[in-house]
Amino acid sequence: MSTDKKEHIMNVALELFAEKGFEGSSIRDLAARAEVNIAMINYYFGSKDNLFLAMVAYKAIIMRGKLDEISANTKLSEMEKIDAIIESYVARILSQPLFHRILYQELLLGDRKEMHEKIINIFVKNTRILRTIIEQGVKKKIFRKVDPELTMATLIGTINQLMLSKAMCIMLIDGKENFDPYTNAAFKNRLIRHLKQIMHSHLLKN
Amino acid sequence: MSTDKKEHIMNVALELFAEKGFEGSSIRDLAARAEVNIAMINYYFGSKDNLFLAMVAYKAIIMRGKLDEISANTKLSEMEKIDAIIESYVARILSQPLFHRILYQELLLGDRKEMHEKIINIFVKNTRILRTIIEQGVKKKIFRKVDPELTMATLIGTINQLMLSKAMCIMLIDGKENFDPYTNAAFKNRLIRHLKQIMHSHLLKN
DNA sequence: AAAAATGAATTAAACGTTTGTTTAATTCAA
DNA sequence: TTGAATTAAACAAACGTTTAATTCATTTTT
Repeated sequence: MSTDKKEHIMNVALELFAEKGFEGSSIRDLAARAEVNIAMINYYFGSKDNLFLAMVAYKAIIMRGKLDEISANTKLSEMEKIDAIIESYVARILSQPLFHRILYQELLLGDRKEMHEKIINIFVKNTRILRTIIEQGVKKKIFRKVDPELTMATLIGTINQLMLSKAMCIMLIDGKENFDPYTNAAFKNRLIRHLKQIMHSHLLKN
Repeated sequence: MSTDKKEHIMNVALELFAEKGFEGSSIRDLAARAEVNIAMINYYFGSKDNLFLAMVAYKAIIMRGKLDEISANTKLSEMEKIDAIIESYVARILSQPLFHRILYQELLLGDRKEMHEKIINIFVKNTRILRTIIEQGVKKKIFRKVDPELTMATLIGTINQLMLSKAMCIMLIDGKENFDPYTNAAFKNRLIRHLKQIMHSHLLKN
């Protein structure tokens, strides 16, 4: 069985694409890094485009969160649900910085509409669930009358802003150059604390 | 004088790079769109890389904001300064969506460290000013004890989240497909209102 | 003022690489 | 012995860049 080798190639492709982008990466460079023959990539995946699609599909599974469970949990208040989503979402993205980087590289390109829509759909489900929770909270008058869509943009955008560039993130939080915020537990907790704090003061009435 | 033609090429390059990325754009495609001979690009700029650097330098001038003026205005309270920054920043980014897209494409690439640092520096100054205002507000006990760095990430990240992809933005705010949020005045005001609201509830004590 | 000269602007064509992909031969395991 | 896995080599196409010739506008000289 060669599924090990296929997965190996996809993992190396993830690293390479995250670093140099899809267009900036060559099959030859990929083959060299993965220590396989150039022809093996087309043998396994058919084309460079197909490799990309296969890799995204392969990695997207890991990205699936447990937002449904949180949303369906009737024991939780709307605010508790959002707190749980914050924790889940931050943990998930911080655990897959390379994949996250690739998704957003693709989002920033107007090209390749097929892949573009595919990636948007990965987010659609999450945002729908989150919006429903916010709207319910507003309807129950637990939350203030906020802008649900832009509140989601704030929640997701804050995390993304820090994931855009490690150098940018380090500069922003005044870390040392060798400091890696994405694997640092203290930074993760700091981010969760901030997001909870800002969402509480934004959503909850006094 | 041929500075008109140089500017024309840089403007077409802005559009092309924003759509297909730097690596995804070819000199031939650019020349065809700009309706100039292929050799003219190397004649004027020396290389594709130099064209990119020249275009960024050329467009970066427009992006310079008036954050200094706002920061130095002693008549404004810290909260009023942040309100003014929100208005200025939103207007500036919404007026240059293509350039903004290119900057973030580059930030997402680990490659080309030279350009990477150049772009980070465009943001550094802005964030320093913003952080100083937040820290002053906290020190004066007008603001709560917030996380200044992550508060900046929230402010900038919210806007960026909406600028990532027009399709994504439209989907998020439930607009029609032909709706253009980046030129819509109502959307601009909606964004400003949301940012002010979230920053007020986050920063101000009750 | 006409002619000649100068240098920048512009062109089509070609350059050498690199690209993704394919071929055909060989190795390997079942 | 069969078919999948692997290889080195070659493929055509596209890439950024350069060349050498030509056009054009301006200046200098007569």
